[in-house]
Amino acid sequence: MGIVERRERHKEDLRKDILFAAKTLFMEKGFDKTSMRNIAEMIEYSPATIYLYYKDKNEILHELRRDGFRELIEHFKVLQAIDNPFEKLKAMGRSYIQFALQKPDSYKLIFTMEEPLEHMLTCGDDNWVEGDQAFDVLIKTVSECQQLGYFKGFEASAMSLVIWSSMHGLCTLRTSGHLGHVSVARTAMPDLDQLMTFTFEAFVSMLEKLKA
Amino acid sequence: MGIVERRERHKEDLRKDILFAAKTLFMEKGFDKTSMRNIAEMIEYSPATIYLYYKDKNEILHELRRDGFRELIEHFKVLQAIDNPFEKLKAMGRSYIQFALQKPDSYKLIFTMEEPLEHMLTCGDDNWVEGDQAFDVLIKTVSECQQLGYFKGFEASAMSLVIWSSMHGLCTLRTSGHLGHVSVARTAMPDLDQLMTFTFEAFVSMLEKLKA
DNA sequence: CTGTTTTACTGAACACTGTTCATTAAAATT
DNA sequence: AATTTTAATGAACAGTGTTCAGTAAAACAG
Repeated sequence: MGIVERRERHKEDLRKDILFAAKTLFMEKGFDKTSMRNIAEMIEYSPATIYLYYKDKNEILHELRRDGFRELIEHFKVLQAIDNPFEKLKAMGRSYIQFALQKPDSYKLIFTMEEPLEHMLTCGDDNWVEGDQAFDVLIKTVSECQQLGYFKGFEASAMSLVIWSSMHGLCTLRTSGHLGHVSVARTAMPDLDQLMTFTFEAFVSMLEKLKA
Repeated sequence: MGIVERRERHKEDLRKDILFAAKTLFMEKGFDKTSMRNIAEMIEYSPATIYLYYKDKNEILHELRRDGFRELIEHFKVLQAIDNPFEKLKAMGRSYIQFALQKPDSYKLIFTMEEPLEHMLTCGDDNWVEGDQAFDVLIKTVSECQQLGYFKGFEASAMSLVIWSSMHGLCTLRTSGHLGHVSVARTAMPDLDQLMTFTFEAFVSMLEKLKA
């Protein structure tokens, strides 16, 4: 009978409503300044109801992180089509930065927020299986670049870490506001996105010069 | 008369006691999970007393950030003695990483925590005057390297940003735990500090190969 | 249609939070 | 000795995450 199905559907909807409301408020006011009562008010349910769908506030955050990570994986899918390894590497960097700029909240959730990271480590989450796979793709691409003559004499994993660090550093400096500060104070480039592209391209030129 | 002086001294001591207790607890349990009552209990005063010395909880955090920043500036002082620009540049990187590893809490306070960053931006803090000066030193050192034949054809500010990003990225990946994760999963280097040094040296080799 | 069970939900409470303010006790000054 | 200044606090307020007994309503059984 369809009744139980309809109810099941309704429950799933509510779960998603909670998630959506939470995400909206987290992004707007920050995680700590968003209360369960705020979320409850937005979905027009009692605060206690939320606990029928999520264990606690952290579980909501954790679920949002999972979603964000899925977005990132999805964002990277198009890269598979690129054959030339160095082109692929460049595209990976651009794509990474683009994601951090387009969805800074998801980026923060995945890479910098403390709470979800702790959850991940303590709960022995399977989430980073995918993260590791993404890093594997990076190592593999670097290796392929090496077969084309790039990065001779470098260890692929070290090179990969340098690349990831650079991209991640650039993105976090951006989202934290430090880039903006230095930008107005010390460079002739007021537009931050432009400055990031500019910096990224300088990094790419560096890599290009490392060809045998 | 010495009485008023003694009292003044006592007040300063108490201010520092509060700061010390706060720092200890913040590092131990995190900012959000440390309450004013916790701090009060540690210094054996009433919670209300703290408000005679600090406007609110954020002001304590902000003061700690200032201290941390001073530590960092102090940490960089020894670099002035180095004459060779490229040696200086390398030492700067090493020093930066060393600071992040030795005082991860101060590093977080300065570069990644949201609250103090906001305070900085809204209050138009003079703190980053020093930050900008530090970045200026980086740009200047890069320029001097260029006169020695390094980084030909690169803009000094772009190069500086690449370098800062790489160092910052490496440090944040480390303190956030991501490096640890990738480390055990994908590299043959279980010791994180070793992995960081290894990655740093790969980056330095990159820079070295950029000599004309 | 009636009685029973299951389900979805909530009001009220608990122990906490940051912060304020009238009040108090002590010290310094007159 | 009386008065003023100062330092410290207890109690309160409005808020927090979370729990749990209790309540309507929906689903089911006879």
